[in-house]
Amino acid sequence: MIAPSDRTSLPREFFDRPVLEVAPDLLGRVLIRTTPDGPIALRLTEVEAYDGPNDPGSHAYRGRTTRNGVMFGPPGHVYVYFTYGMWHCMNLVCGPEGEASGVLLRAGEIVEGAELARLRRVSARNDKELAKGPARLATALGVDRALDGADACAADDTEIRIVSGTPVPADQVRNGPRTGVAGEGGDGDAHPWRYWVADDPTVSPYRAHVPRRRRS
DNA sequence: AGCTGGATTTGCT
DNA sequence: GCAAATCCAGCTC
Repeated sequence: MIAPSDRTSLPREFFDRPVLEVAPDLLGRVLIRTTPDGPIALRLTEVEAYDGPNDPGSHAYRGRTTRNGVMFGPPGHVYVYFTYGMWHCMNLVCGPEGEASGVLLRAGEIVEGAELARLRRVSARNDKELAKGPARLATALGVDRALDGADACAADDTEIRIVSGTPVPADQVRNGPRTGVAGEGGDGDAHPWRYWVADDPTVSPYRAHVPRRRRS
């Protein structure tokens, strides 16, 4: 359960900061997804920063498109994209309006409504896997393009909202290179894009990017 | 525990 | 056309 005092919404100013400041500060925060069947709450344990138009790994790198328009809007809103013909992934827009930075929500612990999450994540072998990975997280919460652009800083429980939770102390935050992103190639990565909670069992395993082989 | 191929839409070259 | 901010089943070690 989430303590009532930890249920206050994060203010929009929280997201109106440099993305590398916001990303580690998101760990331990709680996303509340309201569905027709009831609420699902998720405590964030792993996130990944995308630094606007200067970042070759970002969807915003080549400018605005139909897909990524929300990234160029105000902070605190949700950017949802569809990929690999099958999956949705979810970001929170950061920085001032127009900068197009965002934080990809990579993994978390379901702290409320696990029974609802299990209905959508039938292949999960245990509850730690319900939201272990960005597409699994979106699936567990029932998030798709319909939520693209939703305001996560709303005062009351709307379709999706992020609340204070219990921030993770700095000495329990770990960081490292991105996983699964083209151009991030294994070593020489100067920026600590990815942040996670030390020793948390819901954090997704590191995978280096693997270029796909051509079809026959 | 670790690797491989397949699923399948969207955006960019 | 091809690669993608991925996941899963099925296989081998």
